[in-house]
Amino acid sequence: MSVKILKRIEPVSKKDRVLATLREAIISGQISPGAAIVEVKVAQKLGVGQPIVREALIELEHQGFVRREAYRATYVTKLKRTEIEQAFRIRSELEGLAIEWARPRVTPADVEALRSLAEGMKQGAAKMDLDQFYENDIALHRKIWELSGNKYLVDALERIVVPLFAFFLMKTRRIQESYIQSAAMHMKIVESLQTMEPARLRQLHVSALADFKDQWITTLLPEDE
Amino acid sequence: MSVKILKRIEPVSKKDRVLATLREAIISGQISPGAAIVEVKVAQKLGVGQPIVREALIELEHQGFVRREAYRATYVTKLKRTEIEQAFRIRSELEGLAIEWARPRVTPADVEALRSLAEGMKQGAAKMDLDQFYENDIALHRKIWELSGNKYLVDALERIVVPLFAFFLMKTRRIQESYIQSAAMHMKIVESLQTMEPARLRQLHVSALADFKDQWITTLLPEDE
DNA sequence: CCGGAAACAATTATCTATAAAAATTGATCT
DNA sequence: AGATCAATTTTTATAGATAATTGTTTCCGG
Repeated sequence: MSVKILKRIEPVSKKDRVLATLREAIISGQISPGAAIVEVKVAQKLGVGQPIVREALIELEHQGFVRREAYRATYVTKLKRTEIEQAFRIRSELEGLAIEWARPRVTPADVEALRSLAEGMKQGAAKMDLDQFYENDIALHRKIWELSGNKYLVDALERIVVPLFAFFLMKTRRIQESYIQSAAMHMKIVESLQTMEPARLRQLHVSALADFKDQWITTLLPEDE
Repeated sequence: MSVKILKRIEPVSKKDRVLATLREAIISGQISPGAAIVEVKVAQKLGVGQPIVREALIELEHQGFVRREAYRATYVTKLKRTEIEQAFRIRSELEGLAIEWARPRVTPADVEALRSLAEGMKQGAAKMDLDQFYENDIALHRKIWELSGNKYLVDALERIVVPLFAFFLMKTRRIQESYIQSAAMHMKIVESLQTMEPARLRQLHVSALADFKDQWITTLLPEDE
């Protein structure tokens, strides 16, 4: 299987850089949920014009990271309990679909790549390096999504799951044991990708997600308002 | 069941108007797939500044209606065969989910509203008024999505299905019989919403969609390129 | 001391103008 | 005649300034 090596070199626009910067700041928790983002201030701080920041915020809104209120401000998404439950419900359906569709398409090389990501999670858990842990975690999921071969599915998952991660990331400090467990579970799923039949694989994945969700939600217990 | 009557009156921003105008132009086929949209020209024609048009286009890109190429132009989405198939595949899963989740939540009032939309489709088919037909068609689906009670699901469907409709709308001129059939099928599903058990309802809906898809795709036969 | 209107401050929304990148054209050299 | 490079044109990208909207504070009259 030959791959295109030379891809077109796109110029990196300032907007993309601003977008990436803000996204990173939100995901890493430098800006906490509920906090207001002011266009002009950000523009000054980053040394760019207001319209660019504005455009970046519009994109972030579509990606689910912020909520923009006309003539008022832009706020980092703060998920309510019901929203989290809705997101998890649709997530587990979509992830189930993704892995079922991925199953007949995975190559040994893919499994190898996934294994190394799961390994990264394991190491992150061992060292309690949460950045490493989550980075590999999300990368592993994303890889599975892409293996489904359906770009609309990837899109939808991206929009739902990534903000979910972002929202929990900064709040969650679970005990080490649970990270190790989670890494092991991911590894198990990766290993099953070559052998298990699609429908059962889907069940396994969905139930793993359900456990995970319960653990997360009950650990944090975000109150309704 | 009391409803909030007085909602906040949001000011209609020019951007939203531009957005709506462009969206309408695309959906109604005034701008055909593959055509280029030039920011400044649109801005002049509509009597607004370029940045506004730009922002509107960014949103339209997220909604799947256009594709923006950096420093080059913005093009109205032209779906390839494989993309259409992917979109349909995920669509039928999501719509199935939506109707299953909607089933236990529908009230008689909802059914009444849905019935009148299906009736609108039927009338549109009878008069061969395609605008009326599709308007009611999409409204009916959207209503079911909303009844699912999951806003992330609604979002995903919105992004996948609406551009699909937009893409087909201008190309499709089927024979009257098929419109009448389609309207009848929708009516049947609406009637089943009160009585049929969720899982079977889902099957019915999914298989109806599958028929529909085959008919659409084979009628049009968009070649690969 | 309280209520309300008006000035004020903060912020987004929008416009015009300029810069940067890409595509096109045309001229020049071989 | 063909290819290459530069000038030109077209289009998007970005900046700075101004307008519109909202929330807040202050001041005046009761």
